Parts: sequence; structure tokens; C-alpha cells
Amino acid sequence: MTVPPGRRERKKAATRQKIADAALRLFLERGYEAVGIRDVAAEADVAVTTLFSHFASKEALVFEQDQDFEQRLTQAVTGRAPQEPLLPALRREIQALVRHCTADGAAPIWHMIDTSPTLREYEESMRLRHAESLAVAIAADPVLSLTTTACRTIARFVIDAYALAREAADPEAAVDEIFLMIEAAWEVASPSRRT
Amino acid sequence: MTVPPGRRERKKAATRQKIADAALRLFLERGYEAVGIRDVAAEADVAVTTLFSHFASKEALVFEQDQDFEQRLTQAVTGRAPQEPLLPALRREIQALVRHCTADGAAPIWHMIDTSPTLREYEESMRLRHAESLAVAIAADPVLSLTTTACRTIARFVIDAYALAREAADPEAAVDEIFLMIEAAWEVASPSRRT
DNA sequence: ACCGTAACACTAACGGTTAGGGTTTAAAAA
DNA sequence: TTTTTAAACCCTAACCGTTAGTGTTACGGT
Repeated sequence: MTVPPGRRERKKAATRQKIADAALRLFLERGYEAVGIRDVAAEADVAVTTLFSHFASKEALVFEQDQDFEQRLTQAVTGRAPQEPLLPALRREIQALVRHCTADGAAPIWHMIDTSPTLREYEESMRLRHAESLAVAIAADPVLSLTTTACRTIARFVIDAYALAREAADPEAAVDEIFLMIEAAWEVASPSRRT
Repeated sequence: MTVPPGRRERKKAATRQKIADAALRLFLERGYEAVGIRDVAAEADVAVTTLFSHFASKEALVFEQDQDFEQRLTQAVTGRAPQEPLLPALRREIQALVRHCTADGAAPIWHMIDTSPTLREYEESMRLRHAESLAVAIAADPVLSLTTTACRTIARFVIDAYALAREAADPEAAVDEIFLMIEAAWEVASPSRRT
């Protein structure tokens, strides 16, 4: 699966990283809106077109590892221990992700995001994609047999939990509070009763 | 409260409507992406800057009556009969809104929205604003006493219901299905138990 | 050694959006 | 009524994210 990457792929990854680093540095120094794409490209010493071949948009420069987020969520569903119920696994993962993004080192980045309408909007539409992926993962689970609507609903609720917790005064408590509500919703949607 | 509007405000409203009409006509004729802002302005016979003084963005031209939507939601909360429980009132309103936007006449518009990533993204971020307003309305209700997080969670869930139902095969059934789940979540969050 | 192609560069443009600065006219103040 | 204010509108020019078009280099498979 993981063959040793050739020089080409290493160079490509290096370029991508160079761009991401330059972008983050400039954004934190001067503010997101005050930095133009051409500035970032110049700082990273690449052409503007090259930048856009690595990142789909200016906002994507900030959410560089958004695929990690998505994968961790779907992994939490597909890779959980056999017989393990769905929601505790998801709750654990969301809890970890919230902790991760409210850690001290990440504070400046999230402050930048929170004060930029553009970035907040982008983040939300990103979460929506994540919710869709999560819904697919849930729907694919043979143990559960839910309607499509129920899968998508639960997936949205879980993403909501993340979004709301991130902004709450006490993020970890918020995750617990919201997941209590999701568990209740789940019980209604899930046809499998064990009693 | 409603003083007879002066000539000025009437003219302004007329201009706004003229722009919205021109935009919708062109969008439906040639497709959203194929029509430029300059085209719309020319068709409505106004300057581009005038267009942008009435609408904040190109996408906003499509969701012209988005404030109606927001108001109907908050009205459903603040203007419901005394003693009437919250969720049935909200369910009724969402049901009506879903019916409204899946009506036959509206089909071309929603098809346009559904086939344009830009418009879908915009719609979602609009819904998010609606969820915030709804959360505030719920939090302001003296009969209910919920945590801030619970208010925002319920508000998000309700907006999710709308968004998911709009895309479901049977929208009205989807609203019912999702509201069953929300009711369950609500029971957990609401401290007021009546037996 | 050779070819296909992935990665990158450069220029120029497109399209949404805004700044700057001016004219008209409804409406409020004198 | 007359005067003043300011809202609504116009025009031009630009800004900035993004993309198309067109080459050039150099890695990797044959």
C-alpha cells in the first residue's frame, strides 16, 4: 500500500507544504483579508497557478488538513470495535477533535477564523461535506439498518455538536450535553431494540 | 407602526423589485452561471453599484425573500398560542415552508439552486443565520428555561430538518420522521417535565 | 536512451465586488 | 416657502480571487 514515494511526489508534497506554511505565516502576521493570493505565492516562491493547483481556494489554505477531519470521522464509524455502539464511538472522536482545536497552540488560528466571515462560511460548508461523508459511512454499516433520512439526520446532528461545542464556553461539557440529545434522537430512529 | 410609505420608499422598493425580477428572468433563461452581474444590471436598467446597494451579492438575488423565511421561523416561536408547546408549532411551520418550496411553480428555481454549488453553499450559510435567529428566539421564551447550548442545538436541528426534508424523496414524511427525533432530543434537554 | 506526462511558470484575462466622486430629488428644517 | 440634508442613483476605474492558454522542465516507466 505505502510504496516509498519517489522524488517527484516528495517534491510535490514539499511545494504544497511550503505554500501552506507561507500562507499561515502571512495570515497570522498581517491578517487573513490583508494578505492577497499573489502575496502568498510570492512568499512561497511559486506561481499563482501553482498555488491553485495545490489548493482549491484561498480559504482552503487555512483548512489545510480538512481531509484528516473527514477521515477520522468516517474511521470512527467503520473502524470501531465490533459490536460497539455507534454513538459512543462518535462522541469519543468528536470530543478528541474539539479538544484538538481548542488546544492552546491553535488559538491564534481559530481566532483568525472566528473573526473572518469568509472563513467561517467556508468552514461550515466544509462541515456539511463532512456530514455527507459521515452519513454515507453510517448508511454503509450492515449492523445498523436505518433509513437514508435517519442516517443523514444523525450525521448532521453530530456535525452540529462539533460546531456548537467549538463555540461554547465549556466545549467538552457542550459535547456531552448535545450527545445526550443525539442519543435520545437515535433511540427513536434506530429500529434495533435491545431490551 | 405602518405609516404610509413616502414616494421615496416606494421608488426604492420598485427598483429593488425590478432588479430581482430581471435577475430571475435571466437566470432561468440562460442559467445562473451564464449570466453576469453586468447583464442583470443592464436588463434592470440600473448601475452595477445600485444593484449592489440593494443586494449584498449575486447569490442574494436568488434568495430574495430570505428575511421572510427567518421571520416566519421566529414568529412561530414568539407568536404561538400561550401554553402551546414549542416543537409542534415549529414542526407546523417547517412543514408549511417545505410545502411552499416544493410546490410545482417553484420547481425551476429550486432546480437551478440544486445544480449550482455556489447557490447551495450560499443557501446553507443563510440557513445558519436563520438557526442563530431561531436560537435567540427560543432562548428569549420565558416559559422555557434552557441552557444556551440547548437552544442553539434545537435551533440547528430544526434547520437541519428543513434542509434534509427539502432533498428527501418524500419531503413531508421526512419532516415528520426528523421531528420525531428532535422531540426525543428535546425531552432530554427540557427541564420542565409534565409527568 | 526515450517518451509521456506531472509539476510548474508566465501572461492575460474574466467576473464579482468596491472605492471614489458626482447628480438628482424626496423630505426635513428653517 | 425656502433652505438644507441626505438618500438613491449613476459612472469609471480598479481590486482581487480565480482560470484559460501556452510553454518548459525533469521525473519515471519502457
